[in-house]
Parts: sequence; structure tokens; C-alpha cells
Amino acid sequence: MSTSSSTSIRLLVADDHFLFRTGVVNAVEMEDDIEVIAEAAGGNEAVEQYQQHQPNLTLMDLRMEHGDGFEAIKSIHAIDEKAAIIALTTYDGSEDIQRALKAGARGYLTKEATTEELVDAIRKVSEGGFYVPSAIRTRLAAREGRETLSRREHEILTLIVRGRSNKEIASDLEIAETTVKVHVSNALRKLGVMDRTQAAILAVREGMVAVP
Amino acid sequence: MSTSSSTSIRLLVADDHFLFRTGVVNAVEMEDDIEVIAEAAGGNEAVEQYQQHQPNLTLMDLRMEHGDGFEAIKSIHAIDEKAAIIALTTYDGSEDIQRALKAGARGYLTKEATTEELVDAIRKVSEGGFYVPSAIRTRLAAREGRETLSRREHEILTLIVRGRSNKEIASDLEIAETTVKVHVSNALRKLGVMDRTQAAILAVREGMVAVP
DNA sequence: GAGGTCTTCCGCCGCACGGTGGAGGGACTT
DNA sequence: AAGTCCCTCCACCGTGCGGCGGAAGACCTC
Repeated sequence: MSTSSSTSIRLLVADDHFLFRTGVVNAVEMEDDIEVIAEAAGGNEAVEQYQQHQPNLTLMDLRMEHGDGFEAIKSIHAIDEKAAIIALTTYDGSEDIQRALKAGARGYLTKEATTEELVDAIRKVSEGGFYVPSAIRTRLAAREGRETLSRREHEILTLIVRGRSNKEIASDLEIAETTVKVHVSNALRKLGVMDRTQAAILAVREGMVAVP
Repeated sequence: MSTSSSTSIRLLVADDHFLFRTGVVNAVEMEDDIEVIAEAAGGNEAVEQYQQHQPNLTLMDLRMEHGDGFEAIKSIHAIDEKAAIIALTTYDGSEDIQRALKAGARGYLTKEATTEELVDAIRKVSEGGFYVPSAIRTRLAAREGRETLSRREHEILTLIVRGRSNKEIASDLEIAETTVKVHVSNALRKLGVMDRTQAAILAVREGMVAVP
């Protein structure tokens, strides 16, 4: 059932969880146009394996114990501009997706993906296309019109998620409370929310700030 | 390296993700005292498979498309009081853990678990013991001393996570705003937090309320 | 040097939020 | 019948929050 021009898609799987790696290997084993030629359990290892085996496609987990997935994508993208990379995460926060695509990934999948979605994504991306599930595209679109937060605003948003009051944030950052209020106010406007609670939930949902 | 008295642990794996199921099958394949004798992709199917195959241990995903994992655990527990069940989730919110253990599970694992943790948990629980990772036990302990929220308080907490103001909540539930304030105040005290933002984050982190 | 963004800070204002104390009624167990 | 818990509502009060306008220095790019 191969529609690809190449005989076989040679795959590199980078994920620090053995369970998931073998799951992927088993899933693509049934497809005769895809084969896993290398595995990696960390970011740095993934880059090494890429250089050594030159795969047609790389599946990259973003959150790994040894070596960041984002950095690995950037490194591979720097080595080969046209490298076909699909990012993988358990979580579908749009922050991760945006960063992964910016780093050079051409596809995005959550680990909740079905085998069909997985092989579909592998074929599309290896042929030079893009693959982002429609549900995730919708979330991404909501962020499009939104202004980006400044460094300070993002820092203060993080402290809001930590449950800190304006006065506490001022003391944390050693600035005046009035300054904090300005940043909070600007952040709320940029995010399009009414108050800090909505901002905190939004930040967590989209993966802008990790849950404390 | 089998310390179990039984020759082989017969396993039932219930999870709606093919990738994960095969991952588990592969992982335990290397262990000569464990074998997967049945698989299920949903809650109801899991109960059927349990009755048909009478496994020594059941791995049960809590969040499945077809049939709730909690209900399936309760059903199996009702059939066999001593059934060995390990609950599985991607997320480690303590609310899920508490509910799973209450339903009759004797173990808890996140899907981030290593193969070692998995087989360790399988052996311990099949021998009649309990298995809850120490990191998760710590989180569970924090909930111990806490008062439980009333139905109304929990309902209002959910609306707080939805970003609703006191006035909006009053309108949503068709009660006076003063009443809402009483419930909010009581909920904050019970949860041991200062304001609604901290309550919202806590509720999300512990899985008491799903992210909107 | 002009324009832009980011950061810092001020005062003022209105309202939402959270705490306190009190009170009545419904549903439950003992 | 008494006790307990929950839900409901009131009034009052202090403070935290968020919006407004204004301003100044730092650091960019053009």
C-alpha cells in the first residue's frame, strides 16, 4: 500500500521510554514501506544517531531526561535543512507545538495517537509535507492573533501560576508593586483574559508555564 | 529471577492505545514469569475478558474511549474481592489515584514508568501486595489531612477553574452572590490556599477538575 | 537622532474578592 | 427530638486587583 516514491522509509525513534519505543517499532513493523533503523533514549544520542544513520524521518520526543528534544530538533535541522522530523509529546499544549515547529519539525503527534495517525504522519512528512492534527491546528490558530508576552511578563505569569500575589511578586523580583501591576495588566490584555485566574489556567493549558 | 510462588503471572492489559499495549507486551516478554494472556481496548471489554480468562493481574487504563476505567475496576472488584489490579494513567493527579485505590486497585503507575517499575509493580501486586510509587505517595499524604469539599463547593471550584467570577457563578447556579462567596471562602479554607487562583491551580494539578 | 519596545515607577479610582458574624431551613443520622 | 451537616442569604469591612493616564531611562533598529 506504499504511495511513496522511495522503496522504504528509514526511521529514527528518539524517546526515553522503552515502552513507547517498542510500541512504535511494533506498529510500523506491519507496514512494509517503513522500518525503524535506529533508536535513541536522549537528545544528544538522537543527533549522533542521525549523523550516523541518515534516516528519512525522525520521531522526536520533546521531554526527555537526557538532552532536550527541542535542541535536538534544532541541531538536526542545522545539519540538514530538509530533515523530516515529527515531534511527539504526551501533552498537547500549543506552546510546545509552536516551539517544535519553529525549531524545524514538520509534524506533531501526541502519544495518544492511533497507529493510523502515526503511519499517516510518517508518510506525509517523509514525502516533504506537513502533519498537524486538525484539533491541534485549531488551538494553534487561537494563538495566531495573540501578541507575544515580553520576558518580564512571562516571568510574572509564571509567578501568578505559582499562586503569588502582586505584593509577593514585587518582593520576589525586587521591583515596585505598581510595576508588577503594569506587567500583569499588559499580560492580561495580550492573553485576552479578564483576571489572573483565567491567565493562570490559560498558561497551564497551553503549556506556557509548567504546573508547579 | 522469579520470587513468586506461582509458575507464571497471567496478565490482562486494558488500554485503548495499541501503541501502549504492544509496548507492555514487549516489555514483559523478556520476563519468563509473566505473560500477557488477554488484551482489551475498553472498560466493558476488560470486564468480559476478565471473566473469560481469569487473569492473575489486570493492568487498567483509567481514561478510555469506550467505558470508564474506574467503573471497570469496580466491576472486577465486585466479581472477585481479591482481584489484583494496577491502575495506569498518563497523568499523576492524586484525585485519580485516590479514586482508583478506592475502587479496588492495589497499584498505580503512570505511563512514564520504566520497564523495571512495571515488572516490579506486577510482581508485588500479583503476590497480594500494594504498589504506589513513593513520589505519588507523598502527594497522596498531602491530601490526607485535608477536609473534603462538599458537592456545592466542588461545583463552584470547577467554575472558578473555568475562569468565572463570583457574580457569574451566582448567575450560573441561580443563587445569590453572597452565597457563592461563602462557598468560595469555605473551599479556600478546606484546600488550605489564600485565593481563587491558588485554588484553581491546585484543582488542576491534583486532577480534581479537568483543564477546560 | 528618531522611533520602537521594554522596563521601571507614580497617583487615583472603582470594584471584586475574601473574612466575619449572624440566621433560617432542609436532610440526614442518632 | 436533638444533633449534625449542607445550602441559602444578609450586612459590613478592609484590602487586593485591575484600569487609567502620565513619565522617564535603557536598549534596540532604522
